[in-house]
Amino acid sequence: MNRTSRLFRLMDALRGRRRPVSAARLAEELAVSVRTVYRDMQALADLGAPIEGEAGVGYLLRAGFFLPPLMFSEEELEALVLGARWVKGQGDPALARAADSALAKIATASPQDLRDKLAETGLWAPRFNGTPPMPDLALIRAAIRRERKLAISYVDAAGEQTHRTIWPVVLAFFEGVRLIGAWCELRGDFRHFRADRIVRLELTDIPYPSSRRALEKDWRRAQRLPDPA
Amino acid sequence: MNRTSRLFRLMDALRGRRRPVSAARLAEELAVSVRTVYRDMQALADLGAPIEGEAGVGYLLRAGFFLPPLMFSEEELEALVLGARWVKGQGDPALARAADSALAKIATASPQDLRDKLAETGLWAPRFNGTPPMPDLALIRAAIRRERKLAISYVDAAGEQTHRTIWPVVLAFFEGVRLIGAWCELRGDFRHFRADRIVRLELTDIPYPSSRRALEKDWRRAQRLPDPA
DNA sequence: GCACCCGTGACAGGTTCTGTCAGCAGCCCG
DNA sequence: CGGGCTGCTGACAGAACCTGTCACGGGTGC
Repeated sequence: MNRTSRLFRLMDALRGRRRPVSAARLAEELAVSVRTVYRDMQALADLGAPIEGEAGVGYLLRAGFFLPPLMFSEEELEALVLGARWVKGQGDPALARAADSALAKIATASPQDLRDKLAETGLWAPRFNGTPPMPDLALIRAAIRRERKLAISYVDAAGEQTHRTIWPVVLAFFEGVRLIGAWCELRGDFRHFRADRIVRLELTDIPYPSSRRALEKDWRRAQRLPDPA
Repeated sequence: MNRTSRLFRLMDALRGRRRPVSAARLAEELAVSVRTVYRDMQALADLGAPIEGEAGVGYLLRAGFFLPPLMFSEEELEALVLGARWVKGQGDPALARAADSALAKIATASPQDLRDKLAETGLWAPRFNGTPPMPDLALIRAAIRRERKLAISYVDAAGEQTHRTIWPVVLAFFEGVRLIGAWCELRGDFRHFRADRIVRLELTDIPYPSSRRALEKDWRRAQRLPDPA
């Protein structure tokens, strides 16, 4: 591994991480010794990269550095294309359109030869055809994004219909099932709702009383889920 | 003058020029020999820089080495993030890393700091835990990308083991199953192989006799599949 | 044909890089 | 406070890399 390309890879490895990374971990990722990582960090800092290293914590790349991100690698393009193709098969037309236009923007920003690779990626995520009819997921996504309450009429597994106001936190795309994790005002607790069992859905203008971020943290704790990597 | 910083200065010297620059001129500017400039150009090209060198003219940097500013709508970001999260659960560590770093590049190439938006997307694609052990999908992806033959040992449903040379065309990510669509030299026809039934796998340097694009077309016809939208 | 220029190979000498070992200091948590 | 983890630095030897020089092939533009 060339030193120069390693420096670029180091930037890539640091970029976008929200939690500090230890030199040992980076060393393993790049298959070099820890000492070399320290030297490379020094080199990057000399080049002007705003890298923060704290003892006992790790390295963190502050935003606003001068090293611009290089273009996407072939593998990154494959990951983006495969992900977009899967999204397109998930029964949310608006999201499918968004996936397409995002790819188009990425293509525009890429040189011609990579642009061809985008369309010719041989990876496919076959669409699942068993999705039952369900309300507009775009509304649910908007509610999550804007941290707004949703008024729904819901038919549970026993066939009982209830009217609830929920604070949607997450939307999970299981195979064939869309599950909404939300705080339910009726129950005063977190509940899960299958999108296909929602018979009426109204996006309100009423914001959550707390932030989605905090709510997701609570939700994760309630589910005994680990923090996302 | 350090080699690494010289490469950066070379990029700076090339960027923004509309007319080709000769290696001699760059050599003088950087106070190195012409030969070194040629080698540095090779190094930059290896890093992925779209540098055009024409005999009798000079060097020119095409657009696309550095990611230009990208602007995505919230819905496009959601589509990209959801797709990437799904990719991360598909049991291909290299592709998962690529998905992460692609998102990171998108974040840093966006005008505002979209790191928070990216991380806080409330859409999730839970990972499927039932995937059996399987060989390194990265090798298979590389073979598809580079249009190279694969030598495999395969155990079919009846438990019979065969050694085959295949021309991998597509890799499909079904729920829990990775299926390779390929031309099989042993059978002289298109066959499907489950990745988890491959017991040995070797990436060869032998290219397909035809292009992957043409092969995929044939494969689609053989499967009576419509053209991809 | 001629002047330029990119591209490549070989080679020797010097520089840099890398891993190992050792030690110091700061941060976090119990 | 102590222990564990982690950043940071110095030294050193061997390996790897880089660089300039020379030579040659082949393409471009005039």
